[in-house]
Amino acid sequence: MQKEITIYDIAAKLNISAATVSRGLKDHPRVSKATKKLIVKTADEMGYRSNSFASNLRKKQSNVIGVIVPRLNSNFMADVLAGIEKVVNNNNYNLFISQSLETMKKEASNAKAMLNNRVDGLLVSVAYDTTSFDHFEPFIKRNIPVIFFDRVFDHAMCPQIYIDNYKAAFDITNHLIKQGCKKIVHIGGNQLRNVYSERFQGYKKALEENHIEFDNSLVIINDLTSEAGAEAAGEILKMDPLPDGLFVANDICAVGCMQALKKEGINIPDDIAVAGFNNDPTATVIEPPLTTVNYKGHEMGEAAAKLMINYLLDKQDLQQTHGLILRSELIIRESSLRDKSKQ
Amino acid sequence: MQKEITIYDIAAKLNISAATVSRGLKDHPRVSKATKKLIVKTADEMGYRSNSFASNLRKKQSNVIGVIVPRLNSNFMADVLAGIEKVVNNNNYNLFISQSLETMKKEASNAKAMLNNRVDGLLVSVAYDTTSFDHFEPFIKRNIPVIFFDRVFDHAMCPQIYIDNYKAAFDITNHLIKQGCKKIVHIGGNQLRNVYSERFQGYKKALEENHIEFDNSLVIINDLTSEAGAEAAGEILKMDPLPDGLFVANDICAVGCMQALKKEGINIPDDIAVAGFNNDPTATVIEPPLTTVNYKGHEMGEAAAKLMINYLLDKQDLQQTHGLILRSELIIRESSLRDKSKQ
DNA sequence: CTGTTAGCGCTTTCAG
DNA sequence: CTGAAAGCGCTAACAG
Repeated sequence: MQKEITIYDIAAKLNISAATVSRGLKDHPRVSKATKKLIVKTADEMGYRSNSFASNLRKKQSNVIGVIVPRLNSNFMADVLAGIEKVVNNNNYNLFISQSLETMKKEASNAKAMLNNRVDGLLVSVAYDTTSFDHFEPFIKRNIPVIFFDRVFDHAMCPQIYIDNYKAAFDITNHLIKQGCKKIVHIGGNQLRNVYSERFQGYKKALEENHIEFDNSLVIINDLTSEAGAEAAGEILKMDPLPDGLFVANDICAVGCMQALKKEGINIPDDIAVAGFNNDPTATVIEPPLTTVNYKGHEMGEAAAKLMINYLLDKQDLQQTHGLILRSELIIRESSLRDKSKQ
Repeated sequence: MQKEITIYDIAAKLNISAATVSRGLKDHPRVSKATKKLIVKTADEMGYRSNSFASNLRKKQSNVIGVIVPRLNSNFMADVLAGIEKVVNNNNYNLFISQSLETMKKEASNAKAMLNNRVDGLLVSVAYDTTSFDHFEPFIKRNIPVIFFDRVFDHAMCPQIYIDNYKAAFDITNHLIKQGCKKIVHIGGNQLRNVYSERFQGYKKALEENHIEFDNSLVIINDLTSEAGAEAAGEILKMDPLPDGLFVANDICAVGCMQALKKEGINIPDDIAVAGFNNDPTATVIEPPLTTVNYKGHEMGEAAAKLMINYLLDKQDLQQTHGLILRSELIIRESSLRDKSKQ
């Protein structure tokens, strides 16, 4: 196990000062080309690697960005993380990643760890049950930027990046209505979270605009898993008369529900037209393919990371971009396409 | 922006030494219960947070584990990462995560960043085109453990965690043969990677044991994406006579291929029986559901992280667990189940 | 353009 | 059980 080389070792060998080595290594303007080159060369030869702790300790910044997400293993989040990683890595920052597993408790403990590790900034998509901002307060106090994405939290100091869930849900519900649906069930998630409450509100608004009375007994709130979708199918089948439309707040749940409905002999879209949200890979595999809302996680991750990096580098004012709304698009597939002549 | 509190501030307030505060904060045995309690209390009141840089600098260890994977946004990898995160987080370590995007070049640059950031250990699943160990050599020199998982690299000092791809592929091919398949196509990935070469070898072995002559023109090597699967379907359809079995090295590609085959009127499983690998979520959504090999990424991630943590904590000898082979299981679904009376 | 110096905040001997 | 003191490796004034 070789001894670690420090700038002092390099300095000694070259008969110059450690300060010059430090400067030479980071391309400081006031070091002669020649010595700079020499320094880099010998550093390389000696197998030097900079000690980021010492540097961070001195500079009081870590070059690390922390990320807290509900879960790592969702298709959407993985996409987001890939986008974040790309941007962060290209800017010579590092990524601390942790998952809250959908509980505020773990989210808070993760935030604390991030704080202790002196992350330069924090990117967060909040857990299912997060109701308080307390665990982020220490960041604000210390002027460490906190940016929310997708599942956002309202706070004056924290920019948010998301899509227009309200409009997307409005459009998709409207589409179902235009296809002739008159009794549309909505399966949604925890209404604490913007993404789910806005999708619900968009659904309601579309009904209203089309003069369809909102009926709360057509709304099912669950955790949007595939299993929950199958269960919801049971409830739907008990409704009398049967609904003719279904808007689910995510594709995973929509697919689970469709499979269960199909098993019971329901024809999609003729008996019930179905739409989901997210454009999950399964949406194109299920039969019939699922109408959904496409919004790219990769893009959202990149946008969030870029905003963070720009702030960190240029100290660009975060307030200016308080809300960044990304584009989403309605993708119409067969699961909601009815032959209107049959109506 | 408040000033950061240090142990000196606490010490001053309590009229004790910083050394005692340091000890008290980490539950050192030789500090009286009373002062310990007092220290923790005032630290809390003053809003103290430990500076991990200073601590790391002094202790020469970071409490950070690095992870390099080909991509973050694959269902399997996301699962693995979730498993790793859980174990690492529970042990008060932090996670640096980066992706090689399937190139050795980026893998090497990521490894270097990990090295500079003094990770205590490195978990790696190698890129598509990794042929050299050079970028990991500095870790070995410094006695920093490197553990490979899933896509492993052979090196005396590096434990490996994987499943028995050879046997799984053998079993699945054997199953196809038992279903009456006589002409079985194999779609595989880069043969540089153990996971794909072993699946290929298992396939060959099963043919051999069943006295079916291996035919290289039935082997298609691609990048195992869904699109590649669709393309492969084109090649398959040109074969004359048509094959009656298909074993694909992952589900994503298998599903893409199935969709294309179905579009051309091929009946699965009666015309061609199909099997995949991974038990991807889409495997149960495609129709007919896909026969595949199940192996849980979460479990693999946990196993890899546990091995790492155990080594780091107990300095348990890594050599002892050079190869950790996890369980996988064949899941037979309709895509490969033939009505034998028809044969 | 280069050197001197001090200090970031913590841990850990060693001494009491 | 507690304190004094040194030092981890680097950077940034400041001074030449």
